[in-house]
Amino acid sequence: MATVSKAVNGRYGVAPETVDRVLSVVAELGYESSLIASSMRSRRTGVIGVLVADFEPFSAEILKGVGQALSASRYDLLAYSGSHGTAEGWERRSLSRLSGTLIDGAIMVTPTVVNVSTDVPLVAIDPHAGPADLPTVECDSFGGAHQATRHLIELGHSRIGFIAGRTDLRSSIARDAGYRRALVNAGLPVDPALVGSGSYRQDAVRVAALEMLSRLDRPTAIFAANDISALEIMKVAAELGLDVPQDLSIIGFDDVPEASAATPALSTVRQPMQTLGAEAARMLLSLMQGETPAATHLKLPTRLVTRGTTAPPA
Amino acid sequence: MATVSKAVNGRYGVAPETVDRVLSVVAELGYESSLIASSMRSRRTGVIGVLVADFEPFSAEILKGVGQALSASRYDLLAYSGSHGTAEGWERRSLSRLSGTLIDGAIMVTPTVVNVSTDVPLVAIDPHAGPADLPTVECDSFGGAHQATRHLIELGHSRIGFIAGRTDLRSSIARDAGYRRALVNAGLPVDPALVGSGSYRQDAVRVAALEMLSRLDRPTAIFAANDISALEIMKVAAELGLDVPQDLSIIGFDDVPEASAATPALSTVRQPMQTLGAEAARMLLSLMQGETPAATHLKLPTRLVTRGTTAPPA
DNA sequence: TTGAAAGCGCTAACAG
DNA sequence: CTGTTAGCGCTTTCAA
Repeated sequence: MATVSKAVNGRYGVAPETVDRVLSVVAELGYESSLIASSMRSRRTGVIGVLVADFEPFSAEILKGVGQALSASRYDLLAYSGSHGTAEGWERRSLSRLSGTLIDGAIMVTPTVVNVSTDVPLVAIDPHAGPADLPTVECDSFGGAHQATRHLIELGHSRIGFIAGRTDLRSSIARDAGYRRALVNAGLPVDPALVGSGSYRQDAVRVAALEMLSRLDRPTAIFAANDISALEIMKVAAELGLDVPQDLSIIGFDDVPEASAATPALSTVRQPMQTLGAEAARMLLSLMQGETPAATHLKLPTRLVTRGTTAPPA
Repeated sequence: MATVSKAVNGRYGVAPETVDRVLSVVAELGYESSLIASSMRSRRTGVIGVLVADFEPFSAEILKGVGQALSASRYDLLAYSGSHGTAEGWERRSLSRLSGTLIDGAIMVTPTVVNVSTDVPLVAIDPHAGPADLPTVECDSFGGAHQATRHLIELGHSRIGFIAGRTDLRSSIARDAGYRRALVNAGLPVDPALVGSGSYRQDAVRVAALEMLSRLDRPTAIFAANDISALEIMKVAAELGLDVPQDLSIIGFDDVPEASAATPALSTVRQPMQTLGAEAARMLLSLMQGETPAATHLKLPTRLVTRGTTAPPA
């Protein structure tokens, strides 16, 4: 049994003809060692884990990027979605369940907690607010939000709403700040009635958008903290009989593939999601080799993409 | 130790106060049982696996659909990409490595083999050619390809090329057949010089497209077996100085989000990828409950979506 | 109701 | 070079 293990794994100390014999039988039987059982003993598996709450458009893009960066390496990629029930702390749970055994390193996407203790290297994409001593990869949310809001102002809008995202994410807070800064810079007041909380959840966005757009002094433009929220606002606007962009301009954030597929195509702030994933993978790889990466807090640039949902106010 | 296990898993036969004490310590310590170790003994994990070659746009859409269908269930979702090195048979390898232990059921996306023996229920999406005794979910490739080709004919094209996909997939063969049938029905010849093999791989598509478009009697339209191929053809056309759709019409297949994001937006045959994933998940779930699903071979409809890459020949 | 023992499939250490 | 033994972290008997 031990000999078979050595032969299969190419360990030193087995007679060449024994190796041949073992491998031929292995091939004949179609045997594959159980990843689980071997990981249990050896602690090294050659598998990298990506922990996500759901497979929604954003994490799907991240996954594509991680996969590309890893395709040249010898690592397999395992994506795990285990947010069931526990809205918070899913990544802690997933991590304890997988790490130490199944995966050699992990990437968390939009985690709900600041710190997690693990025995494996860990990188966070779009990290939690608060002082993370974790390596992180994110985009320039402040700059993107600022640019989006300023663009709306330059179009002539002065009543500009904002639907905020998950307030526990650093990126969401920065988008909120970027929005406010742009208003202030333009000498425009920040009306609390024009700031809704969406939490990146469609139901919450719907409620907030419905309320904001039913006001007599409704905004003529809304900036949403992500595309999913913006897409939901488009739906609400349609139901309310508001024409986009005639009666209401909308800008999202992310530029997930669904944004450009919408009708009209969504104006948004593009963040390089696949690059985010690829950079996180590269950082993780170097961490796993015991190196200290040059930068452990990457911030990638964003870019405004104007499409069909933005226009001057009527 | 055994008592803790029972308490954590809610097994019968532990004193209520013991359960309380155990759970409070568990909470305090932040303990989570290792998925790996428990799966090793108990054979049931509450995890469903999706096996993919890569995280490319098509499998990403499938994943979104599976995730949606599973979000109401108590199952966690694990996506595994392990096609490294072995271009063929990756799913057999992944499956033996994961099943019997880590996952309770699996969905294979565009598998490279007909049959695999497992001890867990298994559903194939976009299955392999050949007589599969496996439950399958796929789309109407023949109808879609036929419709796409007929549309090109109706636009006035008579020299219509085809870049084929992976010849081991049932869907690819059906798309080839649909293309030919449409030509024959219209009384048009099938010119072997206008059929290239792309295998869904960008490099192969590039070679085939380059050759086809460099001919003196080059086609005025090309139907590609999937969007990734069509997008690559657009690139090649641009390099050759051909205007799309002026000099060359292109139709893809799938309608991945990237298709509508392209410039010009890609005309394509839409297949309901997320529904494919969701249906596969539903089928798997019922299989796992020991039921016999009503239909074990689902075929979902496709629909032509005309966008910016199709026009009458110049 | 609790805890001791066996064992899931494998690999590492060591004896033969 | 080969085979025996121990044990990874858990769950499941089964005896106390």
